Amino acid sequence: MPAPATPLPTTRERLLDAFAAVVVATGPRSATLEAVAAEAGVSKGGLLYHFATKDALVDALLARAERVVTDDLAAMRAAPEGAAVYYVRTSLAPVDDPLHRAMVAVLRLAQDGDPRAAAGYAAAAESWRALIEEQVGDPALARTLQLVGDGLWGQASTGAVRPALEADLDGVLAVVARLAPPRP
Amino acid sequence: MPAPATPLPTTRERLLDAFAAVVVATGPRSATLEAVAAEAGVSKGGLLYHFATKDALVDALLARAERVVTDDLAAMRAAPEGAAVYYVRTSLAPVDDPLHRAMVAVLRLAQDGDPRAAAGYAAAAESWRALIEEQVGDPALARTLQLVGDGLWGQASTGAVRPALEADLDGVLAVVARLAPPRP
DNA sequence: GTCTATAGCTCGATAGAC
DNA sequence: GTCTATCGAGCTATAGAC
Repeated sequence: MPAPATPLPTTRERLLDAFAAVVVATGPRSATLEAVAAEAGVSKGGLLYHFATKDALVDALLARAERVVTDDLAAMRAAPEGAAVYYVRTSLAPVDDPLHRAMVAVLRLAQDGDPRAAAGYAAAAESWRALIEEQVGDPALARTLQLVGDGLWGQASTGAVRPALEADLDGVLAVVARLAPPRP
Repeated sequence: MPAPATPLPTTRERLLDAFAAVVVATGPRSATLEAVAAEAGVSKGGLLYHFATKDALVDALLARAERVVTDDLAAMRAAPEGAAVYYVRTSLAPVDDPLHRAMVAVLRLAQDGDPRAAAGYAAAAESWRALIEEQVGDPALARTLQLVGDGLWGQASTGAVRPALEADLDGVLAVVARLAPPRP
């Protein structure tokens, strides 16, 4: 009785996907219960059966994002290009998979003022910073390189400047790589 | 009949100050007409006499921010430390004066998804980028340095990490100064 | 020029049918 | 487990007194 390679997503998981997708696409403000339910293809009542309150929806997203961050840290640590280049490069990566979207959605909620999201994001940011510092040695340089990635993310999220950033990405990565050479 | 050094701010100007202050302090979401009116010490009806719609309030803020950006570009061009260091340093500066607040408020509105704010901010960002590139020569390095400032702003706006950033600011500025030496 | 009162809308959440 | 119907709160905007 072999398990399927990709188990059918439960409605609960689809609702979480939809919540993250709407937050990332149109901002936390537009992520109403009705919009999320519509994105997932259910009614508002159907959503509220799985998540009794909107806070419950946020909590579940935070939990999912925490798992994603753990995985991302492992990938960052193992990246041959080095943690700094990995961090900057992935900061502009398209958010096409639901897991990555969860992480990005948390950041948007944090920017919108949600205190739990802000705390969760701050903890993740500190983990990323510590890993970059571990590889580049100098704390100030590590912080600076992390800020390049953070800037990339923040600017891209406004939308209007994303094309220009994508055009400059290779050049920026070259500057970052010069400052934080890949490990031998 | 000499003009006073600091003319008494009109109610209209005070309302604009209040709008920017509330947006910066608690986010665009909390900047309701009532909150803005209370901050300015008038009633909602009083506000709506000066700004018939909320969009009119946003438009006036955008116009004010545009003037502030022009002034900032002049200061940035004249800064002895160089445009890049100036840009990064002022990205974390406390927003204690009403004019600077207007600029920051527009950025928050842009992040919140307001298309006019996003367009206005994109134009300003391009002006800043061009000026940094003019001084450092290399476009990729210019973009990278600008992103350090952008990251600083974005991270500080989430609140939770601001103290850590302030502690690292001098180190970050040293890294930036090394990459973009002050002009002779 | 500033106020109160309220209309009209949207949101989150509840109740109850199926 | 999912639906429709509806309530109460909070928001923008209007109407009209002062």
